[in-house]
Amino acid sequence: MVLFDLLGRRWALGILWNLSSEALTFRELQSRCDTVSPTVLNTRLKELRTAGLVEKAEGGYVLTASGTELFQKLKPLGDWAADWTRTL
Amino acid sequence: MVLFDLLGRRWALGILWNLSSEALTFRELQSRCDTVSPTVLNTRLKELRTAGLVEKAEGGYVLTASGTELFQKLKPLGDWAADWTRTL
DNA sequence: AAGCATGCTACAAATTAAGTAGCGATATTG
DNA sequence: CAATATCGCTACTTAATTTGTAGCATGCTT
Repeated sequence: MVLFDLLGRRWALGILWNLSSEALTFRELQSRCDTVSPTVLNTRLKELRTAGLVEKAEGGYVLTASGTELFQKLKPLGDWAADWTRTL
Repeated sequence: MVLFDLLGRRWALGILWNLSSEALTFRELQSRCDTVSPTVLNTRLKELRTAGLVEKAEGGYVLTASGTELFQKLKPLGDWAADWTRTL
């Protein structure tokens, strides 16, 4: 599963999640992903961009159409996770 | 997001995926996750077990109720991924 | 007892990520 | 125009994670 390989890397899911609601600059992303190093952030952005999930726009990085689609599939997971965290 | 931290580790998603359809022994899991080392496989299994997503049963490892729930949320993602891989 | 499969540990080598500093480019202010 | 600031990003060292491979201990089966 190619997608799992891509998403199963540190910060990949977090980056998508953070970009889902608004465009963010490199440095904004950096501060949201609390401890991500610029090296890794840039690597992930490159990967996500060549995967066609993220792109650069006015005002920062944003999800592409595909990226937004993916996020829609990911969203229920986030909701479920909230409950699940509580019962842990 | 705690869940993303857990799933954003190598093989975590793959393990859940493989266990979704059937119980698998340690060594079966190992051969399905093509290049996973036993060290990491065991570490992930421990993590997923303490997270209450996977458990041991007759005939191998299986998803718990929570694990199955999670997989249900993950499934549309897999379907979407198949299309997406094609358009890449 | 001998053979075999299983779950798993040990440990060195390789890969990946963190942490920190700072450059080059562009915009902003005085 | 010079000084300052912000931004995207690279460089480089150190730390953490993963791989690759060997093999032990346990429990079956013959």
